[in-house]
Amino acid sequence: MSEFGMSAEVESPCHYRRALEVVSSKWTVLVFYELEFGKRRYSDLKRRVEGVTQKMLTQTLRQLERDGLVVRHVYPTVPPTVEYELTPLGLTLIEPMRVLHQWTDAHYDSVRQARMAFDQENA
Amino acid sequence: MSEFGMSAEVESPCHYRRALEVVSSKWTVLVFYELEFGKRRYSDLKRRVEGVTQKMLTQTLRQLERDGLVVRHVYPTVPPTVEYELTPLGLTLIEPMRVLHQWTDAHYDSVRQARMAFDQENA
DNA sequence: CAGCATCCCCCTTGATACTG
DNA sequence: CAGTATCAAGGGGGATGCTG
Repeated sequence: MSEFGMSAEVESPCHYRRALEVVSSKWTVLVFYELEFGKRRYSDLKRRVEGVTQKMLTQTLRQLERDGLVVRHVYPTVPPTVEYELTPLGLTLIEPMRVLHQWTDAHYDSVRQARMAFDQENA
Repeated sequence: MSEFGMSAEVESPCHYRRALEVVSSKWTVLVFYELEFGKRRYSDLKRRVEGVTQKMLTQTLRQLERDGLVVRHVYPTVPPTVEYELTPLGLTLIEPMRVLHQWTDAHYDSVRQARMAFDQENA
């Protein structure tokens, strides 16, 4: 369990910092994007989120579940079926995420160019 | 330089993922919040961003500079004066950040409670 | 299918010391 | 003041193998 980074709430001075941990992982955000469109099975998520390992996917989903953003539905079939879905709380995050998403679409080229220029000068 | 995580643009399949690296660090976001209100000296930032080491602060500022979100102004005084300021591109990120910030204020208590409940059940 | 367990490496971060 | 340099430690994350 220590590998899951669910540290026992050590009080941090800054409120925002801990709040931002909610979305600070790249996998978190990418998984979240997939769940915006409805419930998804574990294997679907694994297929759709490119490059994620099952370890990181599971870890990310547990994190989201712990934060109350995602519910896990287990259906007692053989083989097992597990679906993940945004909670009402999770739904409230869609809009902020969408705004960030739009910024990305609009300005990422500028970031790329800035990076290239920076790397050029500091060669 | 390898310590600075400025890897040489290995092409990743997902576009969003790389874009999100721009804001995915907690220090990045916290430093960014400080700069929303105008230019700040290095020592000011170090004082205001609680818990950041000078190494991480420098690293974060370089990252933001490389991404074109921040400019670094050096004044040839003794002792040296260095100010950091958002660029026009950086300014466009304020609104998305603010939205995220507001979500944090509105819902972080819910997240806290969800975590406590989750940890209770999985004791 | 949907995971948990382990091993292991490397990268990030912290700590410390030094400088223009 | 505003950094850079170096070293050491820790943990995040990949790879692999196993299960209900």
